[in-house]
Amino acid sequence: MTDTLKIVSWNINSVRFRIEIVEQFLREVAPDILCLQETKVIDGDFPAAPFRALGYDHILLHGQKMHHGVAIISRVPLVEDDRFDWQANREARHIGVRLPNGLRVENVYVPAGGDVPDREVNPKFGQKLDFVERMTRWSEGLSVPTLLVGDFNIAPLECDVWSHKQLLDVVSHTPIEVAALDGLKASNDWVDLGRHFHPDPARLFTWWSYRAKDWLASDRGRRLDHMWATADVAKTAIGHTVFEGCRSWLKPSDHVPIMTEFAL
Amino acid sequence: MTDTLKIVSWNINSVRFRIEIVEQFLREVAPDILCLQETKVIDGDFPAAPFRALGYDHILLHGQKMHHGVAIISRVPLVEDDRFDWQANREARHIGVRLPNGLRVENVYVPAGGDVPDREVNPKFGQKLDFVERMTRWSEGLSVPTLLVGDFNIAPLECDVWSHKQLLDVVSHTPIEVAALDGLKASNDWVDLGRHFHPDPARLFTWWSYRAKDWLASDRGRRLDHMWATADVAKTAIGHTVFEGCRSWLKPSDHVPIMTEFAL
DNA sequence: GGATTGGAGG
DNA sequence: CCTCCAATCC
Repeated sequence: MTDTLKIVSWNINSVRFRIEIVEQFLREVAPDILCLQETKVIDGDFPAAPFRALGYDHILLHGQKMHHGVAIISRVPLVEDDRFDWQANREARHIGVRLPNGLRVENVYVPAGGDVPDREVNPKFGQKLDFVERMTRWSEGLSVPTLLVGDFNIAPLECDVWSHKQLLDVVSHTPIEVAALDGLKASNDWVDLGRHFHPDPARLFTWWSYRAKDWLASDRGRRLDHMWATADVAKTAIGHTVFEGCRSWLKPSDHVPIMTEFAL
Repeated sequence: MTDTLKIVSWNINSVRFRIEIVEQFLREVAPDILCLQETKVIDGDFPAAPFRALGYDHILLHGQKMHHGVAIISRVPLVEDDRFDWQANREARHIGVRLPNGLRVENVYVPAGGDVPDREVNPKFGQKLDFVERMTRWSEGLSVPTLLVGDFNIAPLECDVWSHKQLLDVVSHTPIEVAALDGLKASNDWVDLGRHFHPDPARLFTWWSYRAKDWLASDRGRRLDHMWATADVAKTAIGHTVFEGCRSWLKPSDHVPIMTEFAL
């Protein structure tokens, strides 16, 4: 029996409102580390008790009131943690930790970018591109084994969306966003673990809008959530899972959890 | 076996939010007529279907958006209905019907009156007193058998509140409100059916604040809901019930239903 | 304490 | 569609 390390990323869209499905997921899947985005809660109000009750004693938070907010919850010890504020705007969009074996896990919530894909008329779109650019500058300088996970809010490939043509002008799949994400990816030769295990042209989605009347039947999904590894780390990855079923749970998030398993 | 008529009054604090307990109550108690206050819904959005499903085919509404709103729901036919606007301010605080036997049922939601019992500093308190005065002018001219029910938002007697002394300066039990209500009562020799069947000094409450940590243990109730009858109608009343138990139901209103049963 | 709306943000 | 908040009222 070989030991493995299971790391999950999940945009939970309010950890307080959805604490029951988080508990259910942890009971069923039992990952070692859970990276959450959009916790939407200040650190003092984070519902830590249910995690501790399930054996997740290491809880690191970077929350804020109302919006954004990220967290790393672990049942293995964590020896160092950081919170970056790349845009120096105090938005809680990053938390990073180092594991005892030296692996860094960086958990990021990239800005959604508003509705109109135009930097001039929609400042939020500009902020999103700027965020990815600043991440790129950071990534270029990295020299340690790293796993970069989170809600990147960009679906880069044609097979990452339900209709490439119909989404070309929809924020999350526009060429300018994809180019920015490609730049980030190239800046440290990141390995896209989702596609490493489910190569193009396989359909692979992690998000389905709440607005669809029947999200399952229409299946208008997008792959907005990602796990990227530096080459050394990618070599130890042995599998990658997208838990589509969670989109059907009671009071679901619009994102589903994704997981990579690593050999130790 | 003698036929009777059961009439209920209940401030429901949002009929949409509490439709389940209304259905439960109708199934358990099966009154003939239900008078609701604080329905908090425009007529077009009133949830009529659940009432029809239980045999209540006669649904008369005077609702408005967000606040106030009254309704009379009946499984016996209703031959006439009115909506008074005593203060000509378009607040939905009254609906009245006539039964085939000639009895009029008038359902009223008296303004709460704000926090400070002073006409000068708190206009809502003035509006409340004005409302009762205008009802009094209307009541003086009445000459038909009538049952007047609703949330009067005044607890007149010492035994209508958990502490007469501590509530003397609290809106709902101040001497000026009690005097106004006494004036209304005298204006047509109304019989207070609650006290007719549960005379002073018996404890009789119909409302307990949501704010108490343990409303049942502290029992800081008030009798804000009333059923008043003209003398001829009062003679046919055979019982009066306050359903305190409803305050413990799931998602309760802060008011409980009260019922009078009449011989036919 | 509990309900309603309206707006922001997704 | 769904969440959170701020304001308003009871």
